[in-house]
Amino acid sequence: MNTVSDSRKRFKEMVEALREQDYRLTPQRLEIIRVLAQSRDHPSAEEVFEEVRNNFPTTSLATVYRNILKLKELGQILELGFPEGGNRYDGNRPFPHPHVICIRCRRIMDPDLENLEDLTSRLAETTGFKIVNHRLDFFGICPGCQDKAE
Amino acid sequence: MNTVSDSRKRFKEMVEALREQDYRLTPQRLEIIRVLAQSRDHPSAEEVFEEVRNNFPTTSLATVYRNILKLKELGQILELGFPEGGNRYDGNRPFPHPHVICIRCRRIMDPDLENLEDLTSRLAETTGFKIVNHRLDFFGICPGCQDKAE
DNA sequence: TTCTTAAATGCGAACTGTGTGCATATAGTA
DNA sequence: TACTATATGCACACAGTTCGCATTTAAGAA
Repeated sequence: MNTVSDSRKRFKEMVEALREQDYRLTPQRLEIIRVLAQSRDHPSAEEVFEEVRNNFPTTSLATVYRNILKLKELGQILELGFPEGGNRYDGNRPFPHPHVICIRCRRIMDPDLENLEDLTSRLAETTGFKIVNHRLDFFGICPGCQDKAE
Repeated sequence: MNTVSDSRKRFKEMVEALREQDYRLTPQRLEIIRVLAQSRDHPSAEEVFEEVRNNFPTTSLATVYRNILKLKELGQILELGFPEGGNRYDGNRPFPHPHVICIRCRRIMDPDLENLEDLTSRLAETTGFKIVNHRLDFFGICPGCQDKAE
C-alpha cells in the first residue's frame, strides 16, 4: 500500500535525480513531480495536466509531456502505453511490474506476483533472448464493477 | 512451429467465419486473410498492406484496416497494440499468449510458457478480479542481434 | 540586488497510426 | 442479366503526442 511518506520519498528522489543532471526546478515541473509522486491511480498525461492546472493554471500540456519524457529518461516514472485511450504513468514504482486492469472502469492495480524472476530466467533460457524489460497486463473486471454489473 | 498446412487451415477458418456472417469474399479481403493466415512475423497493418499490394495493387490502406477490424471482431486475429510504432497482428494464434519481443529488430516470438493458468487463477484469487484477457510481453535482445552487437 | 544566459515554458501547428464519409464498384442472388 | 446491399478507394478527420519558435525564467555570477 502507498503511504504519504512514500510519496514524499518519491518526490525527493525525483527532484534529486533532476538536480543531479543540473535540470532546473521550475514551479510547473515540481508540481508535475508532486502529482506523479503521490498518484495512486496510474494517471494519464491529461489527468496529470488537469491536476497540475489546479495549482498552476497557465501550465501547458506540452510542458507536462516534456517533463514526463524527462522523468522517463531518468527512469523515475514507468510509462504504461496503451494504443487506444492514451498512456498511463506510475511515479511510485518506476520499474517493470505486473498490472491488473479493469476493462470497465480502467482502474489499474499492482498485484503481488512471486515467481516472476523464475519465469523470466526460464524464458531467457528457452528463447535465447537477453530479457531486459517486461510488460505484464492482466485484463478483467474489478470487484467493484462486478458488483455493479448484476 | 508454423507449417504451410497450418496457414491453409487458418485461411479456411477465417473464410468460414466470414461466410457464416454472410460477409462477402472479395479478392482484396481474401488476399488480406491469406497474408494474415500465413504470416509468421506478426506484421503491422502497413506490412499487410504492402504484401497485399503485390497481388492487388489498387487495394487501399483503409480496406486493410476495415478487414483487420472485422477479423478482430470475429476473434480471428490477435492484435498486439503498441503505442509507438504501430500495432502488429497474429492471424495464426488468435488467442492471448505471451510474446518475446526484440527491442533491436522488432522481431516477435511466441515462447512456450507453462504454468500460465496457475498464475492467472492465483492472480484472480488475490485481487478479486475476474480475469478475461492478458497481454504478456517480454522485451529483450534476440540471439541474432546479440551476435551482431559485438 | 541586478545581470546574464541557457534551459524551460506556452502556444499552435505538425505528425503518425487509425478510423470515417461518401461516391463508385462489385459479390451474391434472383 | 439485373438488382441491391456490402465493400472498396479516396480524401479527410481524429486523438495522443511531439516539435518549432518566440518569450519567460531559474540559477549562478558579479
